[in-house]
Parts: sequence; structure tokens; C-alpha cells
Amino acid sequence: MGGDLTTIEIYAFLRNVPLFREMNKENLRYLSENTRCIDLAKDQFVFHKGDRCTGFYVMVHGNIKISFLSVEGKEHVARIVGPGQSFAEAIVFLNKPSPAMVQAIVPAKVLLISSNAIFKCINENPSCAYGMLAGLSRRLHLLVSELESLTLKSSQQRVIGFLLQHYELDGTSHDETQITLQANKSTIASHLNLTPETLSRILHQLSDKELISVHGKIIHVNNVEKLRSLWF
Amino acid sequence: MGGDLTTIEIYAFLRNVPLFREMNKENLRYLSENTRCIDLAKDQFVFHKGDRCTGFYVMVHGNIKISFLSVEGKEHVARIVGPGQSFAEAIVFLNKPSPAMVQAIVPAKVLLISSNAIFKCINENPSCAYGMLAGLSRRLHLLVSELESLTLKSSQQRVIGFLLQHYELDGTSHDETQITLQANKSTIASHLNLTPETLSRILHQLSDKELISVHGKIIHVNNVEKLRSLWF
DNA sequence: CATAAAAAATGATTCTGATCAATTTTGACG
DNA sequence: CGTCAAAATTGATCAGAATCATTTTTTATG
Repeated sequence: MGGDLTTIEIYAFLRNVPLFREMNKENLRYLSENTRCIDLAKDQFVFHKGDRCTGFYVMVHGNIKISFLSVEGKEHVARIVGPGQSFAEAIVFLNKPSPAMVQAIVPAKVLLISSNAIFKCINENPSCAYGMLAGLSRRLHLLVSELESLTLKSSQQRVIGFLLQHYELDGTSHDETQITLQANKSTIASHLNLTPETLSRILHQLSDKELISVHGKIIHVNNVEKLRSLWF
Repeated sequence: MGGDLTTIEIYAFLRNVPLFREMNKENLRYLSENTRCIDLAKDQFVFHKGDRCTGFYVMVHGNIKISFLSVEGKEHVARIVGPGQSFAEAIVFLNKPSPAMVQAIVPAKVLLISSNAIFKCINENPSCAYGMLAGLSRRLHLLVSELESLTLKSSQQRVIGFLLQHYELDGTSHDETQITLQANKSTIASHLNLTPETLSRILHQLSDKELISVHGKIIHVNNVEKLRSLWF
């Protein structure tokens, strides 16, 4: 798992990252040459709150969490990032210290794409910026819909929303009807702004109604329709 | 108040909008020529959820709210937009229907800047792209900090955060120590994810402690230090 | 300026989800 | 495979904020 990727491998990987889809070969090659490969142990920090970033990050494999701490030490997980997804773009364009901390939740590998290289690409080829603009816009929309669910939905609805969202994405893998949690239940709970106790109880309730069945980190969805009807 | 602005007036206005600060004269002139001026009556919709947009909006005067409706008809105000601020950028870059509705809360005037004109500017001039990237990034950071306060702070702390935020911005106007609410208290309450009753009670509590004094939409801040110490 | 309608304030009560406390289960590692 | 720590579950209780009901204040309008 560990070990650096060659420039060729990095190129091949970045080509499939949505953020860089619209980029031409020259630019993409240049980016690949200015990309570092970073291996992370479980629980290792990518950066802390207040740190500055020298570029974008793209996950190759594993999962990281982006989170905040309250004054009392309570953690809120803003996002769980998986393979192919990027993070820290906004920090690069704002040139500000990070408002959140980023930590690997399993052994992981990330690419760090130099911001200078990105700036050079945009300068040479402004249309390069469209990918970034679309990426930031997508992130913005996701955040907005998260805000919507935090403010307008009950805890049960948030859990159901989470399940449906992952059902739609992960569902296409091995077993059509099962979801694999990318993190501990307590991390998922924090992401949904719930206590672990409440998440546990809600999953139990949904199991009782035979809408899902929980086996550790694997959750089988038995009745999508009914689940959807509870979510609206 | 009503009536269209001339291209010259639009140019002068856009020049001072953060989003367009780094833009050269030619590009800015071109944008000004491709901008429509829209007058809005109180409560008039700019667009509804599901609508598509033909460009960015920039507020000239007045205030609009951007909000969601839950299935049960409850409203959450995601943002209150004032003069000089822009909205709907992300929708333009994603080319998706709007996830939220936008409505004037007082008589208002907005500019609608054609997305095609913006795309042309970006293609011609990289620094134009940087302005947009920075603008979206700033919005992203604001949203993230809003999420942080919704998830990690109590209702009293959210109200105090709101007061301090506006104290820092509005405070520089006439009276150094007073804030003028841009909307009804019930709209503000929704924005803070509170019921109007709870907001009323919290403002009352803060008045009792002599940290603020409330006179309709004008709130005097009597003790910033103590207020800050309650917020962390 | 009088009146109606909307907004805000206030009090009483309820309810969702947090907290606290105690097991049970899982999983990592020698 | 056994041991121990972390994670998850479960139950009992509590608290913050919502809801409901009513009154008071403010604002808009003829």
C-alpha cells in the first residue's frame, strides 16, 4: 500500500478526478510533475486547524475526516473524504489558515498538488478554472443541502437521508442492497450531529421495523421504498 | 428608488463589488453592458426553488432572503443578502436548478449579470477567474463556519455570535455601538435556527444582564467584552 | 388619527435528543 | 486463542428549546 506513485500513475489518477476532467494533457502532465504523494497512518493528521496549505489534496485510498473542536472539546465531523475526492481547495484560493483539522481515520494515501502549479495552469489556460469553479460550486451545494437537513430534519430523518445517499452511491458495488460505513459509528454520528447513543437507537428502531439490518459496519437495506417515504 | 441604472452607473457599482475587484476595465465594461437591472417589491420572488438562472445577481439596495421550505412548510433562512453582496454564483457554474428560493424582504434593486458574459471574461482573462474562485471560496468558508456554529454552539451562543458579527461590520456606520437588524426578528430567528419565541427570550436575557439594549430593530451593544467572553 | 393586521413578547407545557451510568460486543495484538 | 481496550449498546434521567396559547406592541393603511 505504501510507497510513492510514479508521475505516470499520478497522471492516470488525476485524469479521472472530476476537478481536472476538463484539463488538457499538457497542463495535467505539469500538475502531475508537481504533485507529492503522502502516506498516512491511522489517526495521523494531514494538517491542523490554523495551518496553511501548499496545495489541494486528492485522496487515493483510505478515508480522512475533516472536523472542528468546540471549546469544551466536543468534535463535529464536517466531512468524511474517500478515494477520488479532493479537499482544501477553498483554503488555497483564499490563502487563509485552515478553519478545520484533517485526520486519517484509516491508513491512507493522498496526493498534494502544488498550488503554484495550479495557478500556472490557470494563467496559461483560463478554461482550466472551470473545473475548479464547478468543483467549488458542487461543494457549496452539498454544504447547503447539509445545512438544510441539519436545520429542517429530525435526527431520524438525517440518519435515513445518510443511508439513502450512500445506498445510491455505494449500492452499485458488490451487493446492490448494502452499505459499508467508511468510519466508526461514533464518527458517523458526529457527522450527522447526533450522539453515538442516539445513532445506535435510531438504527435499532429501523431494524425493528425491518427497513434495514445492521451487521457491524455493513448495513443491508431491506426496504428502500419505505425508507424513502420516511425521508420525503 | 425604482428605474434602471445606466451602463455607466452599473459599471461604477460593479467596480466596488469584491467579486469583480481584480477585473480589468474592458472586461468590466463588457459585463456592465450585459447586465440587467431588476426592481423588486417587498415579498416579491427573485426566483423559486427549481428555477434556473441566467446569471449572477448583485444587490444594489434593499435586502433579500435565501431560504428553504421543509415538507411541513417550515422555513429556514439560509442567508440574508445586502447591498454589494452577490448570490446564485454556484448555480451558474453548476448549471443546475436552484436548491433554494430567493425573495425580497424589503423593496430592493438587484443587478443580473449574464452568465455568458462572465464566461467570456473568464476565457479572456485569468485574473477574472481568480476573483470568482476567491468569491466561491469565501462563501464556502462562511457556510462552513455557519455549520460549525449550528452544530457546536448553544442557541444563546449563536445569538451572541450573530450580534458580534454584525457589531464588527455595521458598527463602523453612524453609531459605533449599535446594530440595525436587516430583517424581522422572526426571519433572523429562522436564520439562527431558532423559533421567534426563543430569540425573543434570549435577547431579553441579554438585556437583563445589561449586555445589550433592544429598541425594535436597533440593538445597542453595551458591553462587547462580556459578550465576547460568553461566545469564546 | 383610528383601526386592523402583523410582529413580538410572555407564560405554561411538552418533547426530542443529550447526558450519565452500566453492560455487552468487537477487534487488535501478543 | 485469550486478553484487554475501544466501540457499541442499552436503560434511566435530564435539559434545552419547541410548541401551544394568550397578551401586548408595533406597523401599515384608509
